[in-house]
Amino acid sequence: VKSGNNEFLEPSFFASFCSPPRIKDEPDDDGFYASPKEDSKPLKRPREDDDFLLILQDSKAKKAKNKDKKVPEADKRKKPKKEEEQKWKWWEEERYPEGIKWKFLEHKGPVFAPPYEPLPENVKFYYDGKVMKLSTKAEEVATFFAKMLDHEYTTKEIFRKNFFKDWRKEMTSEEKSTITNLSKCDFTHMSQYFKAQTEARKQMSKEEKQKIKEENERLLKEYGYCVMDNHKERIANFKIEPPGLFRGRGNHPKMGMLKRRIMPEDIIINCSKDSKIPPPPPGHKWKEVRHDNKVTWLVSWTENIQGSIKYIMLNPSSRIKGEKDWQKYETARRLKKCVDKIRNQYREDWKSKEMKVRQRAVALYFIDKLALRAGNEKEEGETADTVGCCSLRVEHIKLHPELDGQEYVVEFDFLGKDSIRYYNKVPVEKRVFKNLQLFMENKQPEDDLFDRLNTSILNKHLQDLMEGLTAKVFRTYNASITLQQQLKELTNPDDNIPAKILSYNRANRAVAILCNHQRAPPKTFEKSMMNLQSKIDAKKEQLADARRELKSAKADAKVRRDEKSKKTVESKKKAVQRIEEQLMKLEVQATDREENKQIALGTSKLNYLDPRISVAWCKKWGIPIEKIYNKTQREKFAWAIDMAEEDYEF
DNA sequence: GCGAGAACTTAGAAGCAGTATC
DNA sequence: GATACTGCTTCTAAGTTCTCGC
Repeated sequence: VKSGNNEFLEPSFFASFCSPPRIKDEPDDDGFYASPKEDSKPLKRPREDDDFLLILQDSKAKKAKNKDKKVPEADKRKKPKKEEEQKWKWWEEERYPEGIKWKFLEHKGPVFAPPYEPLPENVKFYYDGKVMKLSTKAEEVATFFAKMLDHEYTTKEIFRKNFFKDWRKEMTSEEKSTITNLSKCDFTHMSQYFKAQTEARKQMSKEEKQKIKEENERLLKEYGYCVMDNHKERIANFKIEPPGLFRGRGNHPKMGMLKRRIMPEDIIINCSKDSKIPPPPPGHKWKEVRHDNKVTWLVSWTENIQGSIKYIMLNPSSRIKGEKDWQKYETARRLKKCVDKIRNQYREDWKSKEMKVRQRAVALYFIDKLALRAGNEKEEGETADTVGCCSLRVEHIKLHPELDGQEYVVEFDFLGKDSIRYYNKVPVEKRVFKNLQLFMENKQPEDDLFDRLNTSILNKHLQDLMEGLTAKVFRTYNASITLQQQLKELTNPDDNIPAKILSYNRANRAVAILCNHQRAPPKTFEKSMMNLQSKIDAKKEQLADARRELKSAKADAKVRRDEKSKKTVESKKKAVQRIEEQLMKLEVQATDREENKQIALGTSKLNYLDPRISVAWCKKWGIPIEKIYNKTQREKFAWAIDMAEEDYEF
């Protein structure tokens, strides 16, 4: 830990880093939001170091007080709400000076992958048709392949080549000299064994399943939490990644390589000096124990595929993640205040004499209009060939002076993050089109479209336009503003709750489409759609029957004119209404599902949409928040749920 | 000012568990 | 009680941005 950083001791320094202000739809007089850092509104409450202890003592005292009281049934039901109320509202407290992430951190260290259990004697591996007993090391790696046998990966040449190369490194010299051809290896018996095991796990008795569940809960209780500044916080990934075969996305040159087993000797522990330092497993040592409170991670290690560092960090519901998330949306809101100015600026820059400035301006236009990612340069041969805005190549776009009745159309076709295809035909302004023609002049398809630009140049420029502005802020801003606009446009005040939720999902979908969040259509999609359709058909029949019954009840009542038949009519009416509602619900569900076939809503909901927009919408229309956010999401967005009122404006 | 490495966010797929349906 | 289905959780890869040392 670096010490002696005297600027942190200045009182003014502390004062300038409070939580972002609660912004309640304030009139914009200056045209800019004050950044959380600049605006030092009086703090609600300073951060108390002993908050956690207070909470514990408080709840203990309450428990003692209530011990002998008989709790009425109604109160018992209210209990969860009370518990929720007790949750720590970090968003009402002062924030640490920038750079300081915590003052006290204690945790139990990571949970390692279970050791390899050799296969039973009767499970055979065959080479060239003959049984072959493998050494433990070679067998373990073989099981990784056997477990993936049904996956498309194992048919890919690169995967097989990488696997075989790494597998051979684990073999004894004898094995190495025998096993020379992967195609002669027969893993099917091993594969069948694992399938049978999976099946057996499914068939376990309730008691056995319960035992496993309890063991997992114990592990979570012991290792799944840490104490950070006197608050118990949930850890996101306390288990070390087990060994296996690397599954890169898309056409990854390293797919199939062996991800080696991580040992305590690979692990760096980060915690407070004065905390109880987690002991390494018996007979082992940690690589290092450090006490760096300028970072948020608890544990780190270096993986062997790309040589990158992996971390154990806190759950999204934690203060440390929540604060950062909140800050992200505040930055996006500041962009809202100056986006017009920035847009005018890049339009001007399309005319610049400097090629670099023109390229920067066109790239920024794409990032803004199409929500493209920045697009860092990548080392060739290390990862799949994917691009973002700055790394687009000539081969990724086609220019159409006219297409389908539209002028100046740019056709994008490239693989983005996770090798997800981005395909879009976009009419652009004439100047953009002409600039693109210029950028493409005398270039080969594999040449960079923006040869004078990279993400560093672009972000430096953005920093000059607005403090804290980077390329990705545009994605956050455009996603959130789109949600807000779409909700305003699509919500029909007369609709019932399911119809309003459909509108919400459609607004969410508009964002997911903008951000190109795709998913593989679920394997059971067609079937589940058919099931739903048959439910709808059945419901329609039921409705027809109910209507017929109502009609005859009405006729009957007309003749009899007595109370009993009147009542029958009323109850038949109600039945019709109920079935109509049920039918409508099913139809809405079918529409929603169909429209969602290849679109993933989760990513935008979790990472791009200011949760306060959704919370405000729910409050405005009386939609229970549970209909929009599940439990985990509510935990992540607790700050937003607590602070946003129905008049919140992004 | 630059490049490499570190830190942290964003991403889709797989696995799992709870619920609906027969 | 078995099976099918669905939504949630977990996993970890793949991005972006920040930081540090030269």
